Amino acid sequence: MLSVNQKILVAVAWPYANGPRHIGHVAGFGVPSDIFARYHRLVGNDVLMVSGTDDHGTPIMMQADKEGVSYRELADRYNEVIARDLQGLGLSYNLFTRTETLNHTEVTQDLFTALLQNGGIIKDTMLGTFAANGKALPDRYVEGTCPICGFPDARGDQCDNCGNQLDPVDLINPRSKIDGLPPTFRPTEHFFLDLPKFREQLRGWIEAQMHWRPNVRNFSLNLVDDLRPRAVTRDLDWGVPIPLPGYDEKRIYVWFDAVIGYLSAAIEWAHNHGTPDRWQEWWLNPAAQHYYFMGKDNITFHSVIWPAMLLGYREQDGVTAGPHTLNLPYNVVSTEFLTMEGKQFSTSRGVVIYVRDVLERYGADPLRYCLTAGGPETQDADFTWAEFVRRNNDELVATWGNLANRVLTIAHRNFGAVPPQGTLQPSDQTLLDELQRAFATIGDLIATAHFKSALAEAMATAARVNHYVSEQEPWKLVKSDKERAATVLWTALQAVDSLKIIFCPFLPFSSQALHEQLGYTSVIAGPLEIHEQIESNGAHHLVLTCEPASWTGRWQPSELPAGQLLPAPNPLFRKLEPGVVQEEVARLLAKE
RNA sequence: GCCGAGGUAGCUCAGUUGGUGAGAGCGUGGGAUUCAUAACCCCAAGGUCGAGGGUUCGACCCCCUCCCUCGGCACCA
Repeated sequence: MLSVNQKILVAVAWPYANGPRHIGHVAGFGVPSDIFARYHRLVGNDVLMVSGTDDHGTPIMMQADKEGVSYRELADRYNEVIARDLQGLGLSYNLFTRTETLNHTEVTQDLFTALLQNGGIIKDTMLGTFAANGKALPDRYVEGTCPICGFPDARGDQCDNCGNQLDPVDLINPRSKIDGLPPTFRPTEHFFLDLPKFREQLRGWIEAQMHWRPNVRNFSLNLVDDLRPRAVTRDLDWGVPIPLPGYDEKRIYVWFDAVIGYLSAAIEWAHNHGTPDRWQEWWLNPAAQHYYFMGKDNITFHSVIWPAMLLGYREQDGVTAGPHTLNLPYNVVSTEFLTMEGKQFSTSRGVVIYVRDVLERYGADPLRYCLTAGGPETQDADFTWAEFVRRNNDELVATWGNLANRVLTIAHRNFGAVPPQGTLQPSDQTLLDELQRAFATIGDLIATAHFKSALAEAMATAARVNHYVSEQEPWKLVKSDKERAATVLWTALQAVDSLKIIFCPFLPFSSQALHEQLGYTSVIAGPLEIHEQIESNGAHHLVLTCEPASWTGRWQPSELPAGQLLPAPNPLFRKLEPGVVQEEVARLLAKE
């Protein structure tokens, strides 16, 4: 276990503000990062967890054009929708902000300028692809006939039929996927991140990261072998402006400014708290550890491109510590993909389950449980409603919910309060010892990003306590030997109280509910709040935040005091009818 | 096409550097029990570890070939 007060940055991938989040998104970047952050806070480490919506980029422009609203309007709308999705799921960001802020613009421009000054960014001319409306068109939004195999619906970047990589200008009869009109091609000047310049530095750095998941490390090393300069800017009117005269028609493109969000959000967080320099405790302190969470489609940006940008920024001061020596990632934790009833998620094809719909109908914890227990941690995973109902009923309700409920019910009915400890027998002590060990075991698993095994271990511990209760039969003891019954129930309640903390990173809402059923009045962890933030230029935006410094939960065995009054218990989780499966599957089919 | 991941009990998956009879959860069958959301607890059955070769005293784990599934292949994030 890590020592307390370790500074940990939990950097979570920024979702596009182009629609509500579906459960595949949060299975990848959301729930794992939150489990990690909540655990480290319970341990006593200083966690800064940041993210926000990515308000720029082609998908947002396309969606706005489709709806006939401005880009900003669309981003505003979905920034709020997404913030509420994440709040409802209990994702405990210290700051969830957005890229359309003055602060983010300034930080992005600062990095751009610095990289340009020391040669990390170079200027070059490329052949641009333009839609009929004059805007830059990404290669993948161009379709046409493949010049190699004749496939009529090849994309500008690659032919799905023969697999060859293409250039949009090579397509026969090219057309825009957006409006169907033929694009035009003309040379255009842009800024490029000079990735080859950082090749050897990156290679050496990545090779040293033996604690990364092997797939991330190997994948990244492969990328480093074939780095080319990458265009930082686009011929667009949506995005962070280029901080140089004469470039009003161009913007910094989304991939460049999105990763900078990890830094700008930390700066915004510090500013919002009236301690404008505190971001440095995470970003300029070499002892701070930075963990990045994302889906596997995003590895390259976090293990190669963003580190290259950070290295380039550092070069202003050489290798000595200074205001530009920003920390590199300590770990890049990527998850695989979640499919839905065997199919890729696809909003356009209706293969989608929105977070808010699940929250509304079933609550946050069952979803968090399912996405962790059956999540795409090391390989692609399939979400099915049958599996959701099964895990909810046969695992969450039957093992953990039932344990809490049966222990609380017997204790409440017979004592009305936490009974006195009495004399512990070996069986009681053994159970308490096991709980104590569980904190260490499960804590280590979470700290090393093994969330699936950690949760399985927690459930196994709950099963162990169920075993103890069945074996001791306190419902009989209350009639035959009340003193022994008191000791057994005291022990079981300590175990349940400890499990409450162990489950808290995974299932924060039910842990809080249980906390109250155990007679406490404090808050373990929460609340998460959305409020408006006003910037120096008068602009305002919504932020999702929380104040973990005031949270009372601690990653340690129960100290539940005897005599504490126990209110009448309520089940922590609700059993779902089997009909839910059919109902939900029917909903999906209706969308397709 | 290139690169990569994966094919292990009915289902979902674990299986460090090759070594006593291959595991878990759920489901199934049986038992016990009734505090608990017919939940909990105990026991059991179930697999020639995708196919075929090879290396080895010995391979699910190493090498080769083949079959099947999936992802990436950069200006999409």
